[in-house]
Amino acid sequence: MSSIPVYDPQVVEAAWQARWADRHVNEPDLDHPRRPFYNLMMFPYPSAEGLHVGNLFAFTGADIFGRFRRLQGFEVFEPIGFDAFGIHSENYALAVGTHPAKLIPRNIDAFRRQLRRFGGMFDWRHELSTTDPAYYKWTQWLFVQLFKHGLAYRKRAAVNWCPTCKTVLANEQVVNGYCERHPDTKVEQRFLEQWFFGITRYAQRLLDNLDSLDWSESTVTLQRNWIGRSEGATLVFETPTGDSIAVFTTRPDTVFGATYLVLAPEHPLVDALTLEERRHEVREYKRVVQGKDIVSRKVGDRAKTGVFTGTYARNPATGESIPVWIADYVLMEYGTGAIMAVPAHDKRDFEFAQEFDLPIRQVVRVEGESLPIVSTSGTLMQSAPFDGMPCDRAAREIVEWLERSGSAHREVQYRLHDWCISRQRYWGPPIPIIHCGACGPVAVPDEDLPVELPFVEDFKPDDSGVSPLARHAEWYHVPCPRCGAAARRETDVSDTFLDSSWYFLRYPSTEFADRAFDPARTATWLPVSTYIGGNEHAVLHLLYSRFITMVLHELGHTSFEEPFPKLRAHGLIVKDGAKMSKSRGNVVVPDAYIQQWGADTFRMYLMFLGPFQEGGDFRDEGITGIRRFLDRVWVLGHEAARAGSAALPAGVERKLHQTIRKVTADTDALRYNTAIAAMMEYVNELRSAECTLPTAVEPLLVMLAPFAPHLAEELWSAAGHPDSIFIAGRWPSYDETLATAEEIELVVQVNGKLRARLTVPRGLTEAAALERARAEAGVRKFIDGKPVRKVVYVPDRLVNLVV
RNA sequence: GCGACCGUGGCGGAACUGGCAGACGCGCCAGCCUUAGGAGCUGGUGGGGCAACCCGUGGGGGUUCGAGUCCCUCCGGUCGCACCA
Repeated sequence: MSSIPVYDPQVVEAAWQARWADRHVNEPDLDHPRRPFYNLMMFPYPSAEGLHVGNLFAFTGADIFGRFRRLQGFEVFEPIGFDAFGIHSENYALAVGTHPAKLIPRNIDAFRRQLRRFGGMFDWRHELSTTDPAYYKWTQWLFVQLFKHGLAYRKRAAVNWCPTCKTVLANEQVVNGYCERHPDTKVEQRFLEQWFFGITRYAQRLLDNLDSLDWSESTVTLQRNWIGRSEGATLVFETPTGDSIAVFTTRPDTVFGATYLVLAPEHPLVDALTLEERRHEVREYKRVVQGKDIVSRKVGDRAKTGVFTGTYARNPATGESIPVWIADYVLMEYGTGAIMAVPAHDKRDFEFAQEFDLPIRQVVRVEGESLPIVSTSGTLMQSAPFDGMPCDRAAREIVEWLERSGSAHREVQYRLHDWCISRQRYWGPPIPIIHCGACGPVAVPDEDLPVELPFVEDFKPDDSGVSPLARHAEWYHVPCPRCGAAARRETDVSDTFLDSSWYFLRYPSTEFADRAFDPARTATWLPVSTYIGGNEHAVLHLLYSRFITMVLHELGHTSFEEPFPKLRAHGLIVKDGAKMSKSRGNVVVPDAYIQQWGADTFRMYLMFLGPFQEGGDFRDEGITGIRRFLDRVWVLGHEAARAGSAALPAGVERKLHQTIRKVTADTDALRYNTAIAAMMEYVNELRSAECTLPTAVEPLLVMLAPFAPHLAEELWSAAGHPDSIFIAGRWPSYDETLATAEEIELVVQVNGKLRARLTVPRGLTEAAALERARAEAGVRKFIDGKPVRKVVYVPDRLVNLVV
């Protein structure tokens, strides 16, 4: 008997990767697919460190799903690209002293090599990078679309400023009030003109549509919380000077307990309301608050601070005059920037009132609870005509009552803010606006797009708070496109989240230079069939993509409103119980593992670590188990290639059909770990039955192909199939009756305790089962001499005798 | 503080609508083969007991003929939000 070749993954994998490329195996017909399936995974940010295990875990899981659909007869489009703009690349470039325009292509090359090596089914014809002018031309076009429809606007907003970095920081880059890169530098607050997208106008629609999406529940919850809808009322408090202070509250039922008002220090009425003798103190307080960065103001010490303005306002319910304070625990960006303080029924107001000795008046009674009572399950007291009324009803009636005097109306507020897309940095697509003294901000005409990011050798930000682009004089000064007068370019670049908010629209249309996305291609391939990615993008990326798609739909560019009808979040791969991160030094690089074990083994090992949607802890101890399994399949496959044909032994046939049933269901539900376990069980069965028949082995090869594509191809080819398994292979189907054993094991319990197991034919009647059970010695021992009070019979499962 | 999820052998993890707890794999033990093996093969492997049996899914309580699964409560962990009025 001729010997079976040694399994050398390096050779097999290189050969098949070359063949896939030569034969265009992974390139579907984009214009006339029979059954299109758009398999999308979140594109990576090409860091200098290369692809790590976490990326590969995500890509493998998504790739398995695409290959599975392919074997089920779909034409699968599985594109990949690079999210290569952004502050992360820029900071790294600054740190190593290399220009990002040189660094990024290098990183992308490395990523591309790694992505080919792991065996993803990528259609490389449609690769894209957000830094490519051919791509960001359309990112800018998108901005112009929003600008023209009033959805992009400018306003002054507070930002975090690091005096050492000389730049604006995102909130997540501020650690306890200090810069993440400079632990000794306190972050300051600056006010800058910024561009915003009006996403809040879509808050309700973004919230409502969540109900119709097939998404991981955890992701839906995160989005819902982020949008943060709350229902309440706006109440108006008049001041003696004739100013009205509007406050938003979710608890209008407690208005009789409102004993003072608090405005945010930045509130526009503060100066007007402050009495002369308080002016110095108020100004001083505002100055201190401004010195604090936004994050530490929200997160830092919770001791309440504030000052009295000297003014009193009239509580519209009681008619009483109550003092108006300012305090930084009230945020300008939420609601009206002012609150009515009800210390008896709000924890924060309670603390503040205690700190400054302000009156606390209880207006809600809840049995057995002491102040502050936050619960809404009580009834009113000390509230004139509403005493004794339950909170929810009182809330409605009080608003109606105050509405008659024009001092209240119902209101819905959202936590969601408008999307600030300005970055005062270099490495991003310039915002396509020209500022003209006469015309104001004017959009760059479409025919002049893209506004290319000029090469600026010294891209380091300075203290001015203005993007380095402003230093490039010939780029900066341009004539106004409308009136021709001397004008200047907008120097802010846009947020990376804008780059990634539409990349899935671009993929099928990358070859078209004259349109962002081709209408026919888009109609054929979108919305995305399945989107798989990490929950770290549960909020921003996914919300922004939904918003952009919604706007494009409204402007008539797409027929659909939601880009990702089906989304699955994968889990996180951790190392030693901690998230992998450079600072911890526990990042696992996959290359060495792939070198040693092969991509197929590594792919399967990652998937076998735990449930795909939950992630797992990376240890390399178990990898030999997967390799042993693939070695056995390798031998089986070669043996099958030379075996004759015969009927399958009954046991093997049943196990085969059971395995197909389980692997199909599990793979479809992304339960890859149990799908792999089922295939292992099947191989164990084949080996103990010494069965190497092609009819037993070939279905296994097809089921294994999504997981270990190279090995499956090699064995499929060894079996004499000239075409790729992904072209010629068909996902096996199973026969329910063959998968069902005709004999089953019936469990006999006495008082719920296992006492015997019987092998009986399927579908036994209760009477027959009972008779068999009673005859069993191990059962009789426990029931003899006692009357059987009750019998529970679950057909084909168990019989339980209660004595 | 609020919200979501989770807690099962030495380890990673299985267990459909409540119905044989521990699938599959790692590790470990024994045996075979070998000059040798960190290779391969066979068998075993939750704990206690010679055994019949008993005990076991973070702790306590409950519902049920029957609970890893449902309910209450406490403890521990992960993630998200975090003074959002």
